[in-house]
This record gives sequence, C-alpha cells and structure tokens, in this order.
Amino acid sequence: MILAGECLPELPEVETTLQGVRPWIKDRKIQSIVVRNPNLRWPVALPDFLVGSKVLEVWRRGKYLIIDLGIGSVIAHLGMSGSLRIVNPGEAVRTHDHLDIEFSRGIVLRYNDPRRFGSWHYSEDDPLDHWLLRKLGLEPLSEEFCADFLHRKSRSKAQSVKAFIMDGNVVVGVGNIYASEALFHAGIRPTVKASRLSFASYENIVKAIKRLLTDSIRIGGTTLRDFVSPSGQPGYFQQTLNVYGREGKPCKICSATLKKVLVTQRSSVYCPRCQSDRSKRNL
DNA sequence: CCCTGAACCTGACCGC
DNA sequence: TGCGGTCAGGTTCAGG
Repeated sequence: MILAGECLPELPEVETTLQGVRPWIKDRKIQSIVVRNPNLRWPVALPDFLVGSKVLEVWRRGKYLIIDLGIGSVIAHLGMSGSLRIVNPGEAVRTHDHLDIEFSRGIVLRYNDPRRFGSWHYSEDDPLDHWLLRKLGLEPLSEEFCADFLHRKSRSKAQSVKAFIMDGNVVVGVGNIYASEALFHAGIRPTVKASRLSFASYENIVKAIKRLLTDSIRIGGTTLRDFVSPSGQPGYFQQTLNVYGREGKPCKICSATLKKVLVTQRSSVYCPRCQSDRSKRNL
C-alpha cells in the first residue's frame, strides 16, 4: 500500500499527495502519533490531545498540506525531500521515517524525509492565519493570479523576473523547475528585471505557469532523475523538461546550446536564442 | 521596506 | 574502493 509523494515536492507533487492520501484518512480518527525524530525544519509540534479527533478534510495552501481536525489543523510541509505514504501498522520502518500518524482501521500515514527540511505544526485557529501561511502569495491556479496582477505587482520591483515569480509572497508553488520552464515557454530570460517586462510578457508567463502546473498535476506530479511512479513506470514529466537540468545540451526548439546563469543563487538554464528575441520585443 | 545571501541537511555525483 | 568536495532543493531569517 504505497501512495503519493516522491522526491522534490513541487506544488503538483503536493497536490498529488493530497489526492492520494485524502481517501485513506478522511473521516478516520487519530489513534496514535509516533515521532521518531522531531528535528525537522522546526521541531515537530503535534500535541497529544490530537489523539481521538477525526479528520474532517485534507486540503492544501501552496505547498502546505492541511489536515482539518475540527478542533484545529495539522499543517505539514514536505520540504525538499519529504514524502507521505500509507502503510500497514506492521510495516518495517525505514531510514528517515520520522513520523507516523496512525488512524482507525489500521491506516498509518508515514512521513519520510531524508533532508529534514519539512515541518509539522498544529494550529488551533484558522490555518490561513498561521505565521507560516499568513503572508503567502496567490494560488497559481486561481483566477486572481493573472497578468494584470503580476504586471502591477512587478512595477516597483528591482529583482529579476525569475526571483520575482519564485517569491512565495507573490505566488506560491513556482519553484526552480517551473520558473525555469515557464520562462522558457514565455521566451523570457531569467535575468531580465521584473519591472521592465510588458503586460504581454506577463500574459505569456502566467499562461505558461498555469499550463505547466495543470499538466503536471494531471500526470501525477513532476518527476526527476530517479523517479519511478507507484505503478513502476518511469516518470513522464522529465521528458517534457525543456531547460531545467539541460545545461550544455541543445535547445529542443532551435538547437542552440543551453546556458546556465545563477539568479539569486539558483541555477537557471535558458536558451540564449529562444529567450532573447521575444523578450526584447516584449520589453 | 526591499533584496540578497546564508543556513538548514543528506544523498548523488565527480575526480583523484 | 573510498574519500573529500560540490551541488541540489524550499523556505525563513539575518543583514546590507
């Protein structure tokens, strides 16, 4: 019984995890919580009195998974390497299995996180008011996230467009992979100043982000190098990556050699030809 | 307030 | 084979 969550959780992985886990734990009562290693991004903070409460709903905000228990909510983040599985009670514990939540009828939600950048919090109040979620930007698949929003918001910014769209206080769920790919699709260099881009450029960026995320969620989450889907088939998404991880390789569109630059300490691969002419025209 | 860079951590990978 | 160095990634926080 394995479900949901593989390496490098971007928003589509979180959405996939959510959809995979929800039917197993919804309407079930928590029977026990086992924390084997509390030393994650922040110390795991799940009070004992959660035992006995029932999962009313599971949803997400950005890359945060939220388990609504009625009396309050568990707020989980998978960090960079976290994953959730549904296992049987007796299932052998593996390295980095830091946390179990056991539910009624022998359902165990097991959290594995080699790098321990994930987090588990509990909030009695509206989770959206939690200090981790309070300042989060728009959901990328919402209607409010549109060219007008980005264009307006970017006017006062001095940073590069890539840093801008990766800023979680602007829009959530656009990590290094999707930012790189979206800018390729939009034909815009990652290093261009956000404030210099036209409305039309932001239309292209928004369109690209929405399409990439939607497609990815449909496929069942992004995949990186060694991803193997639960069915044992190799991941599909990596075949659709145009620039991410392809430095020095030929552009799939124009065959120019892809280049890499550092933008706020993040490697950013782009096509010097495809992401040059159009971006200039759009300025 | 705005922005950049450091920090957190481990596994994969590379060169010797 | 093994060792050390480098890199990757999301997010927050310290500091310029």
